[in-house]
Amino acid sequence: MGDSRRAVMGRPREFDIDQALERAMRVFWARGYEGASLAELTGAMGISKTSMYAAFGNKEQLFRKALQRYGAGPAAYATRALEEPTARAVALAFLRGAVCTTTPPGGPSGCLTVQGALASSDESRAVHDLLVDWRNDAGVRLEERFRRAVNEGDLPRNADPRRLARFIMAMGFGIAVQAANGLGPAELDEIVDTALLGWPA
Amino acid sequence: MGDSRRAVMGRPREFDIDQALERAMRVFWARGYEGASLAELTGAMGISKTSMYAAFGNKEQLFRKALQRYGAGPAAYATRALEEPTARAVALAFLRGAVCTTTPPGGPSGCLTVQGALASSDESRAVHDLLVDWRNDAGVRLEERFRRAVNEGDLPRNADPRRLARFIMAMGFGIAVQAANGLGPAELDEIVDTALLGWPA
DNA sequence: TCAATTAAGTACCGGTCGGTGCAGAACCCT
DNA sequence: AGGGTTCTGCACCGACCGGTACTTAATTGA
Repeated sequence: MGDSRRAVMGRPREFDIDQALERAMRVFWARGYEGASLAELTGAMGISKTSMYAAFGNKEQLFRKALQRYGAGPAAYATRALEEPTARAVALAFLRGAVCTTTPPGGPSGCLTVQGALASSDESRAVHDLLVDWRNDAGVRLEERFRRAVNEGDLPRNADPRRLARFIMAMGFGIAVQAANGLGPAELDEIVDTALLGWPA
Repeated sequence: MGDSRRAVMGRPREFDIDQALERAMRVFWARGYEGASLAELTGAMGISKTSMYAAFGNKEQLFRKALQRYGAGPAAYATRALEEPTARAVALAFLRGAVCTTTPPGGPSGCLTVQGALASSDESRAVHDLLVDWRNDAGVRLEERFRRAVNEGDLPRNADPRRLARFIMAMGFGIAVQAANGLGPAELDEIVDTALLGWPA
């Protein structure tokens, strides 16, 4: 990270690898893994196929890097939300974050991890499974946070952390699909408010 | 409909067109529109590409017919739920129906209208838009039913039918994604119960 | 019996898919 | 200056994509 060390031999790379990855991420976000062709990806990245293969390996590894970047950038809200003081605040921050990320002013609607490869042909099963794990991991982290909340007395003793986490995750996915359907932030925020009406005291 | 009239000339079709469409629907369901190749589709249908084109037109029209069949079959719960006597019963029937349909014992997990083409390349924008409309139409029907419920005093005067409909639709989509993630009917039913905890008296 | 009609099977179409081989260019170190 | 190393651009690869022309088979009506 930081400025690259000038101790590497050979011809220097002529493009900004971070910016290229950012653009690839947005293409995957809008098109999904299979819907994003090498031609469109490299076109958006502003480089040739050869340069892409030299820098990232192949299409699948490019997607993996893009997914990493997505998790550290647009989807970082999922991790930040866990730091909220109460379970309710965690749930609210998580869903409000989902609303923001799935309706970026200048970017693609929806969630990369949902649109990426919900259904796909057999060849990209690896990417499909990667995304299933990604989404389930997010649920597990939420579940652990809610379990802590029960221990801390922040949630009632009889609350089921796993169940609440699955519910919040489902809401997040639902928001992502509604965003892809064209709903805006204001309408999605209403959905969030409605969802939390029954949140355990 | 019913048994086909025996007054058509020419060589009779050698396959059951209904069964072929059913199998195509399942492939689209599992693979999405773009992820389902002609080879896999016709393989599952048990017919040749030529026969498929003669019977259905092309891939897009085959998908449209499959979507029609999906709406009349697996997704019929969305229409049936509207006939429940109270708004709460409508919402519950809708979501329980979603659980059943997205976790069929011998079929693909998830919802065809969600996995079909959430994100896609530019060429299949027509199918993408078709599915957006399909999903939004379902929301509108739910909204109208809830509006009626307000008028009938079944929902509080200050309840917002559109907002409730969007919330229930989001829950349905969330359930579909969670089903694709591997959750089973029991776990999804828990999500439904949790979602309805805050339902307006 | 025989033309008209429709379906099935084969072989093929141009285009695009993800991915590479290769030559030359631009840098490092000695 | 020159070798080693890395990146770039071009041309190209086999495979598969959705879709079709053409021949042959099976039926209807006359």
